[in-house]
Amino acid sequence: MPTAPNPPTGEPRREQLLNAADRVVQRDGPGASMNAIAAEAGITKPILYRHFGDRNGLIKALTDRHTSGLLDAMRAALNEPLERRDRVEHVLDIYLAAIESRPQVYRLLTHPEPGDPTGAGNALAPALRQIAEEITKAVQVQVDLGADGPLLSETWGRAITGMVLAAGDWWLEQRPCPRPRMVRALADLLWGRLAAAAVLPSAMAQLPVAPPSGGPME
Amino acid sequence: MPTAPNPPTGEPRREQLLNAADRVVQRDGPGASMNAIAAEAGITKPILYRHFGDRNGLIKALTDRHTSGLLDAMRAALNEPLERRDRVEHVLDIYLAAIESRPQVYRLLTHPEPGDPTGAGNALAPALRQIAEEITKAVQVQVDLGADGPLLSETWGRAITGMVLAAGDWWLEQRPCPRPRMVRALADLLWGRLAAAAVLPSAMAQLPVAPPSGGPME
DNA sequence: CGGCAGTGTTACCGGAGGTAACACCCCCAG
DNA sequence: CTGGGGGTGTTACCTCCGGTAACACTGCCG
Repeated sequence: MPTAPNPPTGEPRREQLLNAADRVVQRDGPGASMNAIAAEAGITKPILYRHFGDRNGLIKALTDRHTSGLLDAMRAALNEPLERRDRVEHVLDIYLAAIESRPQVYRLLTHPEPGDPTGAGNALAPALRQIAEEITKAVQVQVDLGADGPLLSETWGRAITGMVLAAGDWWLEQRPCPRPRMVRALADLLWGRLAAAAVLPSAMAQLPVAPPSGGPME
Repeated sequence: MPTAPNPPTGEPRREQLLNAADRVVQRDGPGASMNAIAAEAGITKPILYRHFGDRNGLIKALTDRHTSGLLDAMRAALNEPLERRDRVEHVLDIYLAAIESRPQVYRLLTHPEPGDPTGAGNALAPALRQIAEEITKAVQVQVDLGADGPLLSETWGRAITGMVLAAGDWWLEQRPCPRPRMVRALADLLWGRLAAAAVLPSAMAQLPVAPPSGGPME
């Protein structure tokens, strides 16, 4: 009598197993073992391996499940007919809102902290790559960057992805400000506010030329 | 007769072990096992554990060793008396040159790929946090951001760190361009070139207002 | 009926990190 | 000379993990 009367079969069964994996992973953290997941599902290891191949397969399935919706939303937002700044802020907001609404899942995907066997953090890499590629594509399609366009858009796609990832991570842990303000702070960075800001008087002395009496010549 | 005549002792010995660990890690990748490292050093596991406590201790020692110099160099570059754009480019160049010169080490620190037990990627986290804090401090000291200064500088410190990390990672794998060009691409992003670039004609139709006949009124 | 596609199991493997318990060496205090 | 201590090293073992046979039960469909 190994199982309840009629265990589901095929795709539904797979969903059940993913649900169990989800629960364990949220309880035990990213280091959850295959044994623990199997136990939570009321079965033993080999079944998991039949369904997902290996641990990476399972983690990947979990990751896809959690990131696919976000990816679609960001893809859509990247192509919305808005003024550029509004579009960028919208994309940023969608991302921050997503990690804000499911912080545990987000941490699972990004922080394979405790004795993590065969990293879970890597499972997020494909999603990040996709986001980077979407940004790259959007930049290429929407903005005129001249001859350097391909290189710049690819570089920037990765750079912006990493920027938002790191900043979002910090924001989620520290919560230093409400979400809209964070969105503005990041958009401001992309809009060159750091480069355009005035030099502080206390830092003037360090500069090589142009004492404060210099004209407005750049 | 287990050892050569006189095996060193104390701190020098520790350095030797770290050297061996370095070699193995560069040969076998981030998943190098304690057994392999011990073998490379010509000894067995328990000695490693005596010196470093556990695997994390060893990885942390390796990380410190590789990042301390880079950290110092970046800290210095962040406070050099240069024009702002030059200073930023210098910092970017120092980072990219560092990861370029020791790609295996960099990958070890950032990509705990194969059956990584007890993550090595985490060992890099403190160094990244330090870099972010240095950037934050530099921005606070050098640039006038008004009332939002503290929040913006903290956010930007993390954001820029993540941006450079992600972009550098991609650059190291793909090598899409020589280093100076990458430096410029990243500085351009921080200088708002993405925000300032013209809209492509093909994307104009999507916009809510302002058909192509609009004047030069930015 | 017979097989096939699922479900499940127990038992095992190799290798990982980590830990006793023990042995050697050398130098220095008594 | 004697005898520790603090360093070096070892072998043998533990637990746990990912992963894999090999086998057993169920139900459906030709």
